[in-house]
Amino acid sequence: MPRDTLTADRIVRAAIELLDDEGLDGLNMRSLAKRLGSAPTAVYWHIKTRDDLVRLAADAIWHEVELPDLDATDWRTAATAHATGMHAMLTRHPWLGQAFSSHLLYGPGKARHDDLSLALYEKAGFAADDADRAAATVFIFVIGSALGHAIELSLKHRLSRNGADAEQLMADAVTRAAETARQFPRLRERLGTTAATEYAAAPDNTFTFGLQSLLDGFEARLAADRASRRD
Amino acid sequence: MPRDTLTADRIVRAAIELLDDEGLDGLNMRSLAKRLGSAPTAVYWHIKTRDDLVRLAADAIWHEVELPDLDATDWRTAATAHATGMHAMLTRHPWLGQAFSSHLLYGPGKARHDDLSLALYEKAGFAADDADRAAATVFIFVIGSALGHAIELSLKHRLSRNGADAEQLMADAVTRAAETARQFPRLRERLGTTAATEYAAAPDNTFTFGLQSLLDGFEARLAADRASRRD
DNA sequence: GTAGCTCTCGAACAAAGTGCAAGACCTTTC
DNA sequence: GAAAGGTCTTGCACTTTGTTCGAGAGCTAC
Repeated sequence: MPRDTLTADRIVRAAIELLDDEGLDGLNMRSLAKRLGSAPTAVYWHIKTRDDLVRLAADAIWHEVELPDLDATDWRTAATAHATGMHAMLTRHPWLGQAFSSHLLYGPGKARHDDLSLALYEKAGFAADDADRAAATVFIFVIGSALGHAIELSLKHRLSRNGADAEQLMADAVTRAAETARQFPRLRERLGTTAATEYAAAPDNTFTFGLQSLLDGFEARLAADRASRRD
Repeated sequence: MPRDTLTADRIVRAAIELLDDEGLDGLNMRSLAKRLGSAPTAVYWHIKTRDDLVRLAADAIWHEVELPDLDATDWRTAATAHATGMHAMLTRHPWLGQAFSSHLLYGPGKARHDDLSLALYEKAGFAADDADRAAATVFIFVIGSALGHAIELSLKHRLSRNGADAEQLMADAVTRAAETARQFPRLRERLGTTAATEYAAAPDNTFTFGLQSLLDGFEARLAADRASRRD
């Protein structure tokens, strides 16, 4: 009957599609199986548990991000390119942030980028331990930036599960949030400006602003280090 | 029979304890009820849904963070104090990061701090929209810094549910991660140094490093703005 | 004491992860 | 070409967990 059989690879790809569509808790074995055209339990022959599937999916998408060439450009250009690439990837797969906060994600896909990050910040002039910290800081900021997008998806799916109108419930939640915000002068001031809640719809250029501020901060620290070493 | 009845407040406090102990997915209505000494369904008279409970708990803990006095100190001291206070709170309640990535968290507790943040960065010299971005950037970084702690708790609880030895399984996972890391020069170099995986056990001073870098970056940007305005 | 409100409880349902054993399909070997 | 054994799929069933519902217990006001 089955002309083409399941493979771990096909399952992971389908899982990524599902995760993109419905967020981390939209991924369940029954709807995954439906997407694959198989029985829910067929998946278990190829993949041990749902957690493993999440880990595999989370590592696979790292390959979408290009590694910048450290020899071709200065470190700052490379750092901007790398962080921006990660940010773009996370915008396509916002569930990675959710997965990151509940699963232990290791694997070659991410390790490759970790290694490059370290090389990058060592080239910038940081000592090994400070390069660690710089890389971790940028990583944390990039992951955190994507969390807002994750909520929208996750929430939309969760709300519509109960049959209710997700848009309506979402709008209600935003209205209630606005009411709370109205009681604080600076938040009230911004109610018209910012589309939804403070963080969920944070303007896109918050990412650029934050990243450039971070890199400015790194440069300042490097300059200070050089100055103190010269004494 | 019930000499002292349940209240929403008591439930929220118990929920926070449970969340602190076992992470976001350790909070389930049955073990919450056990902690309260009541039937699982008794809670529903006071709180609509589990999601609501998470929202209430997530907002309540914001009151643990002290608001710095903006008139008493310069902005940078205030910003450091505020971010450090948030970081300390998140270390006590690491599940907030997880909750943040799957629930729409609004409420007076957080709004109070959002408002103060905006005031702080406006006082530093940022225009309204840049103050927004600065506040969001710091918030993202602080939340992200706590995600590592959340995983440990979450994972420990999830692994031990199946009866197995959580410590052992955790150690296995770390070993596998180390094996992956060994294939990359800069990661291999650090294998002895860093305790566990790259991010989970990120040294505590990564937070300080990142925060100070960010604030340095803000100062640089403010100085540049002032310079360009003087022309 | 009795009506009505507040609150608790137990039974029960639905969604979802997953183990198990039976079987279907495919490849290899004689 | 048939038997054997590995590869893969499936249906059944069990468990955990959120949640609904209706019955009832306790308390308060008259």
